Amino acid sequence: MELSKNYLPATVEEKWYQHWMDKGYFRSTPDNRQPFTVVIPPPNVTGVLHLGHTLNETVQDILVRRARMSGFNACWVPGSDHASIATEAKVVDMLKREKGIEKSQLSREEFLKYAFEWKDKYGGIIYHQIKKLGCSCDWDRVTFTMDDHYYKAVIKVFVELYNKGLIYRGARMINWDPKAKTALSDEEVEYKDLQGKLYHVKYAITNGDGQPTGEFITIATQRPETIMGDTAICVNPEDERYAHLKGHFATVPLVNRRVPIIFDTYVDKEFGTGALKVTPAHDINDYNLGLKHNLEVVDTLNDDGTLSTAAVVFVGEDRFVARKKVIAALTEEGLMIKEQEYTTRLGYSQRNPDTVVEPRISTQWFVKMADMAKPALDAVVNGDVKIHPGDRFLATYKYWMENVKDWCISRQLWWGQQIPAWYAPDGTFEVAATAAEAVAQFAKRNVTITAAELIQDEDCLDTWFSSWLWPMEVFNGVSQPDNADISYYYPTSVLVTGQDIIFFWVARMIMAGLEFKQVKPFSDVYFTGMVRDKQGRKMSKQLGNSPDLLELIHSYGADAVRFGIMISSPAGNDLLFDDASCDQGRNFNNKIWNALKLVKMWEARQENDSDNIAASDFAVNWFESRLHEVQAEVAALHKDFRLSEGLKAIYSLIWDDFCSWYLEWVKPGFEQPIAASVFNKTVEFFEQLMQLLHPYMPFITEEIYQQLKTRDEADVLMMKQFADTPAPVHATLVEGALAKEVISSIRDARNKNQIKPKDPIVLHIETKHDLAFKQIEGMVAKQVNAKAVHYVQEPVPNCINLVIQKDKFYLGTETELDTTAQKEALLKDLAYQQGFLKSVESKLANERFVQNAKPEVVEAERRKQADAEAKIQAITESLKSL
RNA sequence: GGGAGCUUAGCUCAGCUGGUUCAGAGCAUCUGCCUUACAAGCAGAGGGUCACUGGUUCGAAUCCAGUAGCUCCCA
Repeated sequence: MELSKNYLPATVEEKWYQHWMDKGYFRSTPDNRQPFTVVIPPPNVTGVLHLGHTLNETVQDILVRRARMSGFNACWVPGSDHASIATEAKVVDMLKREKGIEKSQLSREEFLKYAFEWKDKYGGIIYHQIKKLGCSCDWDRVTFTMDDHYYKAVIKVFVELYNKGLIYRGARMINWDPKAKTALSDEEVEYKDLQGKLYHVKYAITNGDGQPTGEFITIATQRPETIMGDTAICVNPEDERYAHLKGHFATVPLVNRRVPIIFDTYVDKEFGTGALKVTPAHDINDYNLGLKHNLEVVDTLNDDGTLSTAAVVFVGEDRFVARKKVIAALTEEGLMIKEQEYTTRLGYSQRNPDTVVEPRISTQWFVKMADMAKPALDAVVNGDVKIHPGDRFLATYKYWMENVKDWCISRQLWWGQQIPAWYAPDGTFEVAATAAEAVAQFAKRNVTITAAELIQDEDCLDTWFSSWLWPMEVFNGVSQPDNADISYYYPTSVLVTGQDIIFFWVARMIMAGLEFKQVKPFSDVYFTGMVRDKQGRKMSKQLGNSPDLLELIHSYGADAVRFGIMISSPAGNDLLFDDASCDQGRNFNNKIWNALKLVKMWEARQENDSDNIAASDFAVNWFESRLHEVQAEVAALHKDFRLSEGLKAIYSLIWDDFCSWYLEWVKPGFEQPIAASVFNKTVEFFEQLMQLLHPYMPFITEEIYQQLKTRDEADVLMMKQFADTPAPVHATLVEGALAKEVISSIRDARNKNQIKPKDPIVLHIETKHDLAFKQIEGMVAKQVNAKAVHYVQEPVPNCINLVIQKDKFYLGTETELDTTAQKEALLKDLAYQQGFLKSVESKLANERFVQNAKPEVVEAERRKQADAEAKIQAITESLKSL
């Protein structure tokens, strides 16, 4: 079959992915091999794959494929999470836009029906992209966090934790997203620095009898719109300016509420005016002050961020509109003293990045974290769960675990697991998986009630409250503990994820694993960096710097994209993505493809081994050793999760050692035959190279593997097991390196002396190691275009003189030579060597060095000295002959 | 404000517990080549006071301290 000029990825990728799927190679069932389990960090069901995912999935596929080829029963479980806030927002949006339906018109059941329809329609996009990328997931195991069994598992865990006293319900200050109209956990708030204003407002003072004293107290606030919720003014008890106000009251402007002046060291005398307005409903610190001083709580905001009737004025206005109106009103009443520029920090909702989060007191469900954090911290500290790279993230993990706060898990949404708390009309409740069980529990405490009378909690659970069960429940390990799959696959092997979700997910998964299964969820965690553009900016929709994955695959091929993303992504470091690295990947594909074409040309030109294959013998032996060397190197790198460096090593092995050196060394002359033994070895090497590269670039490697030989249908590269790697022969590697150096140096000398590539030279070698050169002289001659090679004992006149290591070379040529340039080069080298020798000699002359340094180090210095002396002698002799 | 990390060639990064000729790789650049596998290529080359200042040591890119700049996390 005619091979195309360049590698064409599209059809090849389609063909092999289909084939692998058809044959069920991605599928895993428990057997007597050791499992290698990976669960995908579930991407958001609403999403498309961005480059961050692409890096992530590629890393996982590399690990999984390599494990599958190394004797493991590899199982990679794909899936997605239901992303309650994001998905619910999209569904609400869609309903309004496409059907003109408001969420408020729908019942919970009707809404969920639409949501599931939406998920069925769009939820598959991300899987399609993962497939295009070549990922070897077990598609029979796709899991979704709202699957029936998963739903049950989440409910089960909730009930269990509640019964253990680890979940409680209570009114606390929480983070409120006024757009999504739901509570958020602390982790879902992102803080941004902003330039804000501090407003100085004066409040009239009244005495204990309610009579105005004519005095005013000035407070400084960033949020004048919350004034209507003020229930005290607080000053520092040490502050002499305000000491006389003890027992006095202040009048809150606009609403004329009489509030006490309280004294607490919490207030910083230096900040603002030293007087703080206290709004317990809308600030966490004020809330705590309120608790301490028994203050009234006036909640002046509605759930959508507009002012509530409790605000009295500007009711129904958005909080930011209200701010302007309050400022205007205060100014009009002459109570606004001044405005001051002020740098502040505001919390934004992670899922609605334009929405400022509102601190709000609200009754929510919480998980007590302290008890669960302890073992999860220990597991990482004592190395049971290893974090890669290194311990860079260990400190962050420790800090969070040691300062962990309770987790707010209720969300005022429908898209998620509904909280299994059942309320009786009197407001008391029981937590149980079903209404029937709740009825039974009520009965136990002598309350007679029917299921119909019970009302289930309206709220649903945080998505992360389902995701934290992921490594277990993808194998039904919570809903059906001790089933065959969970027993075999759990704990999983390695979790690959972004460092940004260390708290959201990694830490909580470890807690969940230890809490519900008493076993860690995974042995290793590999953190990938963040993907940025080549200028180092985050990928974002606004900047439009986030390339579309399918377009990238379309123009470069999946292998090239995988290459591009892996070649520049050292573990844990941010990856500055540049299309140019995909170019490099595509070029690499072509290089491999062309090597195939070359080897295929030889296939029909084999002859029985002649005796004229000495040069090829050396090349074959050398490459074999080199291959073994890199195979071992790659294995070691993989053990440390240094995948990018592994790819670099393979890239260089294929491009430089195999294509540039080996293939050129064994390449027969134009239309000449090749020894059958050499051909067969070459094919074997090529196969092993493809096997080594396969986890990184699965498609082209499979294609080449199949092209190299006619094979049985069952003989596919993706399932081919790695053989043990023999140790490389060190001496052969050294000889190969010498051959490369000799060839490069002679080529360089030719270049510098402007000898045309087509003009042959005569090569004279003056060496004490004739034998070492005899075995490579044929290939050297070919590579430097020498028509003859002679061994000499003394300088040859009118030649280009070269010193390589300790041997001298004389290049005979018809071209006119410029001896001054040669002399310069030799003199430069001589100066360097003399300087070097001097430093070595002074080291050896230093008694303290000889005494203190390890003997082998001293020995090495002696060797350096001898080598340098020999080299200097060779150069000196060469110079004399010029 | 607290903590962690980083700073090596034009760019992105290797360089393990100090000692092989240790200052490296890829990309980019420059020079010469359309040599029948590959110009998306081949053959070469040039690039660096290892952020700065001190210290430890026979010996420091590597260990320690300080300074500057950058990044991330937390409040």
